[in-house]
Amino acid sequence: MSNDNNTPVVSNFIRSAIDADLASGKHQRTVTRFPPEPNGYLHVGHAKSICLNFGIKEDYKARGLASECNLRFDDTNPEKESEEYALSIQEDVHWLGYEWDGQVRWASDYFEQLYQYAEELIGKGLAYVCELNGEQMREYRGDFGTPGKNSPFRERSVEENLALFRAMRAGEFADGSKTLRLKIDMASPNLNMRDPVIYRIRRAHHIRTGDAWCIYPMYDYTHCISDALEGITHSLCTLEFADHRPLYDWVLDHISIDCHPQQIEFSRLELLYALTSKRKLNQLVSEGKVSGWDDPRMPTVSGMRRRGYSPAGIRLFAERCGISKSENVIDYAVLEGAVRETLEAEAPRVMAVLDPIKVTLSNFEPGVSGSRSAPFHPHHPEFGEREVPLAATLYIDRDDFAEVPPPGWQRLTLGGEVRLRYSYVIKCDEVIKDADGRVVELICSLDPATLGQNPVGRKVKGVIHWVSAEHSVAAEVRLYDRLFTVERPDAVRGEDGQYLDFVQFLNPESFKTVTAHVEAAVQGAAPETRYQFERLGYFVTDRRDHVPGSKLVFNRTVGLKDSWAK
RNA sequence: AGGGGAGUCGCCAAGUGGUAAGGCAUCGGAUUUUGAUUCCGACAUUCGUAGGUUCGAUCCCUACCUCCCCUGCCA
Repeated sequence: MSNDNNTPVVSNFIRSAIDADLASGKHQRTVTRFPPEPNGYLHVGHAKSICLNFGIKEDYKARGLASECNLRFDDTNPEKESEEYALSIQEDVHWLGYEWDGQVRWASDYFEQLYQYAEELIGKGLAYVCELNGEQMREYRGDFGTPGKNSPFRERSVEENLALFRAMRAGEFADGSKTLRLKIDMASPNLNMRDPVIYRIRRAHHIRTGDAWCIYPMYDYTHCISDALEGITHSLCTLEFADHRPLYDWVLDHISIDCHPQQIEFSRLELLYALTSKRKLNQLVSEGKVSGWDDPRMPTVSGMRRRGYSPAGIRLFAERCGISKSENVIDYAVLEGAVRETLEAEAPRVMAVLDPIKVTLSNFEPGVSGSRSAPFHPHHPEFGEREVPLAATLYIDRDDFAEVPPPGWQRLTLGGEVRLRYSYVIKCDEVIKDADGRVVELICSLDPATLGQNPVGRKVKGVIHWVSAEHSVAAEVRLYDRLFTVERPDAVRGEDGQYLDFVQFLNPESFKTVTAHVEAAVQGAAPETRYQFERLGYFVTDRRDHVPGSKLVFNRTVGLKDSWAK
């Protein structure tokens, strides 16, 4: 299968199932949905789900089908949900490049219908008001090896149940004093079928419905009906919901509704050196271990955005991960590789020196020694060019000089030559050190015959980046590294076999700031402008702190692949 | 213990009776004023294990092993 752009589309078992439904005539179109609860920020795992659901819409649409994808908030637990989260989620979905169909949907939009269906179930003798408290409920439920016992309230009459449920809605009972339960099977081997609670009493202010309700429907009951009301054809969710599918189907089979979406489960994404648990990410934020949900080290969509990852990079990553039902742990390098690959073609090149050594060109002659215009991208002339001015005083990176070079060294060394990118070949004639023996300056001479041409009679292999001291501008550069020191920070067990607190594996070196010298060409860059600093990596102007023309702040997105570093 | 799901190259992942796609990573080599990019080439006699059916099995059958999820009035 391929789309109109001739881009190959990766197939997977879910698309195969959809194709089969299309081929059999069960469906003429696809309707999927991304259904987050607004109780936290989206992370890379959600990004995978977004790419799956919206990707199906885009690809099937490209094949001529009327495919849609909704954004629906599963807002049934008012105590944990907030407007801030709901807004950030919408922003993240848009930023990833997706557009949902119609208005944003909210499960709370269906509260009245959900309530009516509950009355229908009561009328059919399939639901009852239960007065067991939490502890009793657990006791009656039994466990994996023991069947549950029927609730003493299970056999109330339809009339009594209806009256009680209406009184629940009317606010006549205390929070937690009663629940509405489905009458299914207390002996089911699937605990989800042991008379699940579908309504509870909770006087909590809801972000959408305010104080209109004091009873709230539970996920299992709400989700399937919401899907059906929206005409969802394929309801995609992660593997841990597979046990809930019989309940999803049971509810839709027992109410008067003419739509029955198919739930299909896929495995969730695990990323090495990262956490994909809202609860744990929330902990990092609330304990101040990171600067916020959008800290550039966070695997949240907003964090990755601030770090400089592109939507295209994240989408490519999701495509590379694939969709299946097996457990999978993806190396963080796969994410970085996908980001790097998309940035390669998109990011203009510029030079910057992060850890400077001063270089004095002893034979620089103003007005005689020239400078060149350099392209912003070696393979894309349409990116334009800028002048890269040379001067007597330069900065090069400390890593690019070695007094005692290791074997294979191609950079500058005492008495050796190196090419200044887009400028002359220079030779280091003298090393100046301070009292501690630290190199503070290099006295070099340029070969005037090497501007724009190779030196004759010898080969100079090395090329290093540099900036003119007087022509460059200072910028704050934030260097980020992996947030944790171990691959699976939340899966390390101590001697007692218990999981250790992941917080102790935070990488203290994951963030540092340097003042860099950058080509003046970046001065006017707007926030969120990406560059490649040649030979160093990709950097982005910070979304929040960068002020064009006055305060330059760059975040290191990802380094370049470096086959020398090995 | 009961229920559900999964085991194919270092990491993902197709294939599901006809003799193991692809991507990432890795390793060679070419080009290169980014040790980047690009380009070429290499990379599972083998599909958790053991039996069985078959001319032929990763795919079918049987048994076993390992891992993950499930006992919220969370989603």
